[in-house]
Amino acid sequence: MLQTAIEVEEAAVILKLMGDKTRLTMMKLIDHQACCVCEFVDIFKASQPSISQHIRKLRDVGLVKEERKGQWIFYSINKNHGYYPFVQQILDQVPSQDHKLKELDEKGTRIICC
Amino acid sequence: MLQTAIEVEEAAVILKLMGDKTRLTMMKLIDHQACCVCEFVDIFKASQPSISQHIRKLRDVGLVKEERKGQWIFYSINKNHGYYPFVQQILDQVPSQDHKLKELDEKGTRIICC
DNA sequence: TGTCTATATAAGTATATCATAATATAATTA
DNA sequence: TAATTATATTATGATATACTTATATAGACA
Repeated sequence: MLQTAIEVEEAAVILKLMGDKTRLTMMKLIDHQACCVCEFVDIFKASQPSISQHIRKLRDVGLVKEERKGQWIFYSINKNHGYYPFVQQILDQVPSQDHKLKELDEKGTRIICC
Repeated sequence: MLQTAIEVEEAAVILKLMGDKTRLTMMKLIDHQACCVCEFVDIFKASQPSISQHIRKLRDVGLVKEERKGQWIFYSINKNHGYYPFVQQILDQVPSQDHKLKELDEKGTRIICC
């Protein structure tokens, strides 16, 4: 959890990545729990490649980490990233999106794949 | 200075706008003082239309306000914007860019137009 | 009024972004 | 091993973005 000095250029890169409704919601969701791709596909009513590509962008700059469990890959925020404190302060101001996961629970689609 | 409930969609719009090195630096600069277009042109070594277009995007969502003084138009952060507290928390984490204005002072180009 | 300076807008172009469709990989299970 | 499921990657196309060049507007001042 190194606190890195924040540079304007890198802050802009991170803000741009977070400046997308899907990615911002994703990041808020996985700030407290891990989610797999199929859950995102369900939540966002998006195609699987679309979700994978959003994740890839976050992964490319190290903002998320992955953990494979069997055939599923779970993603969560990488709290060891130098800019995580910066990211966290932003996410803290964004309203919780956990109701989206609750809907999956109720539908039962969360249990199916995880 | 109404504190608006933050919505993911609108937060994403603002983060996207701030996710550009030029606009982020601009916003940091005018968080504490007003600047005119010609100063930005000088600071960013950019064309005048390019700067005007960046400002327009910020103005279109109400993040900056303008004040005409003679032939110059001075821009500053609109602290009455519902999302200003959100913006401010982000800007507070970005390092000061005032040295860029100091360079203008030293060159004398700041006085010329302002 | 004409000219100069500061700024805005419009048009055009190159590049970036985001989605889809098709295919590849990797683990699971019959 | 073959089929299934979850995910990643690639190619492609539509749209968005950010720059440039050219032009318009608006105030200052001779």
